[in-house]
Amino acid sequence: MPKRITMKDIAQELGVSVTTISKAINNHPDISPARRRQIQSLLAERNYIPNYMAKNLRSARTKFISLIVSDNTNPYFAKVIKGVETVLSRNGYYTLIFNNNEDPEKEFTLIRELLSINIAGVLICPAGGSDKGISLLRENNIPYVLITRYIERDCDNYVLADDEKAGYLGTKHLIEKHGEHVAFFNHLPGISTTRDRLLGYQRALKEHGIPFREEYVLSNICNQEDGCNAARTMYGLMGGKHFSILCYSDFVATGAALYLQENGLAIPKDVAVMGIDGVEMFSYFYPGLSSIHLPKFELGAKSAEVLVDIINRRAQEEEEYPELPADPLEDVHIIFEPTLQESGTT
Amino acid sequence: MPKRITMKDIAQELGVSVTTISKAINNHPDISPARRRQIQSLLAERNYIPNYMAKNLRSARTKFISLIVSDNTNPYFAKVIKGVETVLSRNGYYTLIFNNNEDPEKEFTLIRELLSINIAGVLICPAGGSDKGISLLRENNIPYVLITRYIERDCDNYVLADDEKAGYLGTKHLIEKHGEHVAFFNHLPGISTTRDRLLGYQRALKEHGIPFREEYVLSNICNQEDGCNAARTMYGLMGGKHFSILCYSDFVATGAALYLQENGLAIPKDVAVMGIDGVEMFSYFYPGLSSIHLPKFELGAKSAEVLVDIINRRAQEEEEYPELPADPLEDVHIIFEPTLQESGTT
DNA sequence: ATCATTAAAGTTAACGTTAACTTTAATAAT
DNA sequence: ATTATTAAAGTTAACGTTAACTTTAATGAT
Repeated sequence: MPKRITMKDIAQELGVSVTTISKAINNHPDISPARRRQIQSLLAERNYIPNYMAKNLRSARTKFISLIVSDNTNPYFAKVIKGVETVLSRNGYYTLIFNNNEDPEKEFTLIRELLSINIAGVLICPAGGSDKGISLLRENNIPYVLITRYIERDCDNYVLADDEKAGYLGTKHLIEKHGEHVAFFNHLPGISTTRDRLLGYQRALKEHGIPFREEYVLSNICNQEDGCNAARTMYGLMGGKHFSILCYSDFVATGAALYLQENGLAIPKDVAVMGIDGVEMFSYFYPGLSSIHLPKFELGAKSAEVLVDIINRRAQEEEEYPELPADPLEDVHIIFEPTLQESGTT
Repeated sequence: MPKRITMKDIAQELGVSVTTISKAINNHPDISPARRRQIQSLLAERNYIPNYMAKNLRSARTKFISLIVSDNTNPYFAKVIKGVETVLSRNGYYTLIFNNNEDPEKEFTLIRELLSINIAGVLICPAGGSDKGISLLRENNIPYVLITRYIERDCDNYVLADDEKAGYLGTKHLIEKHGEHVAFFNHLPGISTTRDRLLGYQRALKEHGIPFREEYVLSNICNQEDGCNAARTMYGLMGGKHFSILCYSDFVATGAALYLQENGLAIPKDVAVMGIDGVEMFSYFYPGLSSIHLPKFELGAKSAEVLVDIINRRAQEEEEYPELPADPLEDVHIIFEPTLQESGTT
C-alpha cells in the first residue's frame, strides 16, 4: 500500500503551503511563473494524481453522468451509447452505464442509488409503466435528458427521433410499393415510440384511403423471436393475400424475415419486410430488408451535448443569481428527422 | 437549489450528535434500538441520501469499477459488457464504461485519468501495441483483470476463452467437412487472441497433414467491410478450388458471407464460412453460418466476480497485516472452453 | 455504600482539497 | 519619507462522513 502522493506531500517537500500547490495546479494568478514551473515539475516527477473525491466534496459537483437504457446489447442502443460516451469523454465526464431491462422498478431503485454519488446528470431512455424514477430526478433537481422516448410532450428535456414520421414514411413506402395490406409489428404499449409510430402508421393509411384494421397490428413484439412468431401469426391471418410488414425495429424485422424465408418466401419479392432504426449492421448483410434510418449515434451525442449544456448553464446561473432557484425545466426539445433507407436489392 | 439533507441536519433536528446518526445508519452496536428506530424513520421521512464522496474520502475506497473495451457496439463486447454490468450492479459497484478504439495511447490517457477517481478496480480488454496503460495500473497497485485477451501468460489476472482451441476446433471442422483449403481471416497482429487462434489453426492443419500456406491467412480483418474485401481477395486466390473460410469473428464472417452470396455462391454448400464468437443474433438470422461459441456474458460476469473477489481479499489482508504490502498479482487465470456451434442448415 | 462494568451516547480529528480571507514584502505614487 | 497598491504568498475553515477516543449515567457485584 504505497501511500498516494497528496498536495500536502508536495508542499512539505518544497516548504510552501498546501494552498500554494492548489493554486499552482488550478492556474490561479497568485502564483509566480517560477513557482508554478517548480511546482508543476515536482508534481510530474512525483507522479501526483489529484483526489477527485476530495475535490468534489468541496465543489459538490461531480463529473459523473449516468446513462440508463433498457439493454446495451441491442445494437440500436449500442450506437446510442457510443454517441453518449464519445461526447461525454470529450467534455471530461464519465459515463456510468446501466440497463433497466424495461423495468420501471429497477429504474427507480437505480436512480435512488445514483443520487448518493452526486451525479451531475442523467441521460435516460425511460422504461414504460411508471415515471417514479423520473419524478425522483425532478424532486432532487438533477438535470436529465430523455433520449429516444418522452414521458409527456412539452415537459422534460428530450432528444428524439420523429417517430410519428418514421411510422408514416415506412407505411407509405410499403403501401405504394406493395399494396394496402400492411401489417405492423409494434413494441410495448405505454412507450412514446410505440404510440407515435402507430400514429404515423395510421396517418399513412388514412392518406391513402385505406381503412385501419386492428388485426393487422400486433403489439409487444420486442425481439427477433417475437418477430418470428408474429410473422407466423400474420402469415396465417393474411391467408394468401400479398402483404408487407412494417416492424418496430430492425431487430424484429430480422426475426420476421427469417420465418418467412424459411417458409420459402422471398424478401422483398413475396413479402416486403421493413424495419425502423436503420442498424447498419443489419442492412449490410441482410440486403433484402429496408428500413427507416434513425440517427442513433447522433441521438446519443446530441443528448449528451444538451445535458452538458444544461449543467453548465445551471452552474452559471447559480453564480449570478445565488438566491434564484434554478428552473428544473429548461425546455430543450430536439427532434431528428428519420429518412427512408431503401434496400439495395428491392 | 434545495440544499441536500445531511446527517448534520438530522442530528440537529433530534438534538443528538452527528456521530450518533452515523452509527445508527451503519448499525453500530452503540445505538439503542429505540434511538435507531427514531433516527431511521426521520431519515426516511426527510429523504436523506448519503453523500458518497464524503464517505469515500474517509475510507479511500470507492465502488467505481471501470470497464474498457475496444468498441461497445461490437455485439461481442456488448454481451461482455452486459455480463460485467449485471455482476457489478449485484455487488453494489458502478460500471464506468470506456472505448479505447484499439488505441493504446487513448487507453493510457484514460487509465491515467481514472486513477484520480480512486477507482476500485479495472476490467480491461487491452489494446495491442503497448501495455503502458496496464503498467500504470501495476505501478499504482490498482486491482485489474484482463478480459478476453492477455498481455503475458502467467502474469496478470485474466479471464479468457481458450482461443487456441477455438481456432483449432473451427479449422478441424472445416477440414473434415470441406477439405484442405481453409482460409483464415485474422484480426490485428499483436493481440493474444489473434496469435492463439492462428496457433489453433496451424495445429489443426498439422494434425491433418496439411501444409501451412501463408497466403491463406489474411490479417487485419476486423469488421464486416474487411471481411467482404477479404472474401473477394481469397475467392480470386483460390481460383475455382473448393474452399472454406474460418473468420476471426462472426462479424467478419457476415461480411465474407455477403460478398460470396452476392456473387452467386451458396453458403455453406459452395463455400463454408465459419465465425468465432457465437453471437446469437447472427446465427439466428443468418442460419448458413457456423460458429465457435464463446461464452461472452459469462466472460464478462466471471471477470467481474474475480475482480470483486480480489478487491475484497486485498481489503481483508490490509486489515490483518497492515505492514505487508499486498501482492499486485493474485494469479487468477480462468479459461473458458469454446464449443462447436454448427449451423442449423448445414 | 463503593467500585467496576457497560450501554449509550458525545468529542475530536481526520480524509484531500479549495474558497475566502489575511499577511508580507516589494513597488509605485505622492 | 510616507502611504497606497499589488504580487505572492500564507491561514483558516469548510465540504460530509467516520474512526478513535472520551464522557455520562445507569446497572451490578461485593
